Amino acid sequence: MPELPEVEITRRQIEPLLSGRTIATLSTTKDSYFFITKPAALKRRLKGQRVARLERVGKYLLAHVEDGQRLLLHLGMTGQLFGAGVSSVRLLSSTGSAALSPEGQQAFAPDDHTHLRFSFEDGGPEVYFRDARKFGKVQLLAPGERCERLDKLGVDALLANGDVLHAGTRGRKAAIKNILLDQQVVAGIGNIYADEALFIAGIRPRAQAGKLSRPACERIVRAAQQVMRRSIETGGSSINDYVQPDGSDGSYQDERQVYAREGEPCLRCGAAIKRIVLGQRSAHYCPRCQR
DNA sequence: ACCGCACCCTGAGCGC
DNA sequence: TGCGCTCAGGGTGCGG
Repeated sequence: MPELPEVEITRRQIEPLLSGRTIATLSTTKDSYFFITKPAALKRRLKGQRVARLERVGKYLLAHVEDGQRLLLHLGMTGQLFGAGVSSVRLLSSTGSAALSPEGQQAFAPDDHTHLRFSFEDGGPEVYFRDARKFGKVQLLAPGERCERLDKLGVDALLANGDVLHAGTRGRKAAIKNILLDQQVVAGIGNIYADEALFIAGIRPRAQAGKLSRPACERIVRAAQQVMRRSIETGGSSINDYVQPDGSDGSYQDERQVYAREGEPCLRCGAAIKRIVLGQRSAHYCPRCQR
């Protein structure tokens, strides 16, 4: 599940494959709610356009085109952005195509889940956006066009501070875990890093957000930044679905302290890690270390 | 304004 | 071997 660190790793690996290259053709799957901008419009408006750079905003990727258009991508739960020619690309949820060989040596061939396929005028490696579950999104913004999705995002988690979270939680009765997952307060935190940050900060996921002190908010934000920076360094979390664009596993999952560790001993105090459901999502915490 | 919940989707893992 | 069930959860939108 791509959260801020996984999206940032994707940005770093894919930007060199996009920037400075001119799109020759774009192929897509048939229209679905995956496409905020219709496939026909995407193809027409991107043909012959040169990509300038790839930016990350929260969990979104934003490809800037030289004519001022911007292509907004969200990886959802299972989205993958990767380049052709990487022999070890390991596909997620591959539907029995020959693309996935046991050794991962065979070249990737676009399948039913490959919603975007960019080819370039230089004839070099194609770039693919694949998403089996279609929780991802693609939207093409015209030059200067406002984007409500981006406008309502809170401060990027790596740039936030305790004041942002403190202000964003005043008067809120919801659990702090739910507020951390709300992208309008702080953008980029998902289920894994919310649990990990709350563990480090020593605060229970169910704690009422509006009652948290300023120092507590500061601890939470700093903890979130600490775990996400470390995750970026180690290639992200390959727990459920995520692999890096080059096909290799990340290794942050080896450092996680509470996420998906229900019943296992807390690495700090030995108590059994608990799992509860909060806002339709699982939350994990140490009943002794987190109050 | 805020909160909780249903929903979109498909593959993995499990029990039988 | 294969079926049917549950689970995973980011984001949106709804009703209360």
